[in-house]
Parts: sequence; C-alpha cells; structure tokens
Amino acid sequence: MKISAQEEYGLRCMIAIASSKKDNGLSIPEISKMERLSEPHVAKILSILRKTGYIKSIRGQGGGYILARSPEAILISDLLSSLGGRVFTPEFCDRFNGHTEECVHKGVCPINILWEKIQIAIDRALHGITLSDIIKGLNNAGDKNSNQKHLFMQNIANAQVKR
Amino acid sequence: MKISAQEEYGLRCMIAIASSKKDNGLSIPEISKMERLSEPHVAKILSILRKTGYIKSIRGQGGGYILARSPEAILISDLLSSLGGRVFTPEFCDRFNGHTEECVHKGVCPINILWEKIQIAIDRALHGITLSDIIKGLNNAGDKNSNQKHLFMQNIANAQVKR
DNA sequence: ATTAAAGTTTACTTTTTTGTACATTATAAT
DNA sequence: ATTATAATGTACAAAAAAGTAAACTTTAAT
Repeated sequence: MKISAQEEYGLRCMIAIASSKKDNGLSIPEISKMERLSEPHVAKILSILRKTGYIKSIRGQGGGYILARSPEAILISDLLSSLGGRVFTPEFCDRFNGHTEECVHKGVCPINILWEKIQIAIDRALHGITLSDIIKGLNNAGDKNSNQKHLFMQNIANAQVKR
Repeated sequence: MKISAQEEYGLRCMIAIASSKKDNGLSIPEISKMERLSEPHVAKILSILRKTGYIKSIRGQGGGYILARSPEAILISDLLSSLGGRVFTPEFCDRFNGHTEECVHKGVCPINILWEKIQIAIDRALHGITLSDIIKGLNNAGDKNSNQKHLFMQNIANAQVKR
C-alpha cells in the first residue's frame, strides 16, 4: 500500500492554497515555483481539485485559486479519498475477480475483511482532522525549532479529541 | 490509497497454499483454476513470493509450492509490505520531490507526519495477525452459515489479544 | 480596443503496473 | 531413456498512472 502521486501533490497544493494570505488566491505559476512542479502538472492537479469541489478558480489576469469552503470544513480523510480512492469500499469485490464475472471468494472472504479492518483503522486515525488543523499545526510548530514534529503531532491530537 | 493487484492476488495465493492439505503443495495449474487467474499470471505472483522467501517450490512432476515457514510465523503485515510496500518509510521524502534534488518541505513536513500516522494505524490494526489466524478464522467461520463475518472478526481479534 | 496574465481543455508522451507468451530446466513415473 | 508434468526465466503487450505541450478562453490593466 502506497500513497499515490496524486494524493501527495494534491494535498500539498491544498495546503499551499489554504496557507495563502492573498485575496484572489494562488496562481498556477506561483504554486509551480513553491512546490517545484511544472506548470502543466500543477494545472492538472488543480483541475482535479476544482472538479471535486475543493477549490474555486478566479479567471483572468490577477486570478488564481482559493478554497471552495473554509479549511475547517475540509476533512483530510475526504480529500484523500477524492484524490486516491479508498482501501475498502462495498464494491471492492468487483475489482479483482480474475477471469470470471463474480469473485471466487463470494461469501466469507478473509481478505475483504482484512481490507475493511485496515480502512477502519485509517478512518479512525484521520477522524476529525481538517485542513485547518494542518495549517494551524504548521504555524505553531514553526515558532520554535525544537521538537517540531512532536509539537505538530500534539496539535493534531488536541484538535481530534475536541470532536 | 488503494490495494494493488499484487497485494490482493499475492495474499490470495498464500492463503490457498497455506490451506492446502497436500504434502507436495499446490501447483500453478491448480491455483490458476482455484483463483481463476491465468497460469502465467499465477507463475509471476508465485515467483515474487518465492524470491521474497514466503514459499518454497518443489520442481518436477508432482511438484508445487509450499510455505517456506509455518503459517504462525508469517505476519500479514510483513507479507503485505513485501507485496506492495508501505505508506510511510523513513526514505519517504526521496519519493515525491518534484523538480529538485531535495524535497521543498524539508524540516517540519505536515504531510510526512500524516502518512506516518496512517502507517502506525495500519500497523496497529494488523499487529500480531498471522497467516495461520486467517486460515483458522476461515475454517471456524465455515462451520455455520450465520454471522460468518462477525465470527471471523472475533477469531482474528481473539488471536491478537493473546500477543 | 489591445495586451498581458491568468485559468481551461485536449491531446500526447513517458513510466509504472499488470498481465501474457513461450522457450528452458527439473524431476517423477513409465 | 523417454515422457509427462511441473517450475523458471526472459521477453513482450496492454493498461493505468504520471507528467508534458500547446492551443484556447477569460478578465484586469493599459
């Protein structure tokens, strides 16, 4: 199980846009420079994020991209699902069925149950974490240069228990 | 995040081999029929499993594949890592770094920390589960036809708390 | 009105993953 | 020894994911 490029870069772009202070948002050239990705590549990623409703575009000169909703209303788990799918879905059994219409393991399927177990664990780990939490965590952790990772983790954990 | 074909089919083949009662193991043609996969495809999957040390082959007529170790000694988490990699590894930052040598987010990287959080959750969910647990769970759940899934889950959970 | 800077769309290329084909090697049974 | 059945290795083909290129549309500034 790996993270796909789309999940990784999609999330980075969301964080960049959410962190921006500008009113008319971040442009493709700006994000391209910040993240060191080619402009067409950024354009492609942002088009996915726009079509899935996470960002809005402002066209014309001086335009760019802004969040479609407040960062508090954007769950990381939703965002990741949109960018890279889920480990387990009810339709899972239609995916890997070799050379037959219906999966051979219909009925009690130990593997299916394993994937569901993993999915539940992931959902629990991400439960309640919003884009806002990531941004805040980043800001707080940036203050001092010691224990940054631990601080960030704490911030996230604190945000989660409140929900 | 999705399960790769290699993880899915690799695990299925391991379960098939581990469940077999035969002394000289299961052959490629047999697994091919059981799982409805082409013989070359099964051959490829088994070659990976053999090279990573999970199964041993018995060549020549009447040959096949058997587990390289007892199913109690095969952790599902290890098996899955071998087949499909891990969500988070210490070398993660070398993977997605756009057009530069070193990732732009060196230092406090919120995404990195998220992936690690997910990895920890997955490891915890699979902790202690062995191939043997899956086989036993399957056998027990097969007894009655009601509540099969719940029974299977229970079996796995019981196996885990003992460790 | 024209221009420049931005997003949008479509098509393409490259790379990785997935799956196939077939010739080769090994061994048990005859 | 020969044959049948099985694994092994190498090369190839197809599909999916990742990334690039370029023509087109929109809008603010001049």
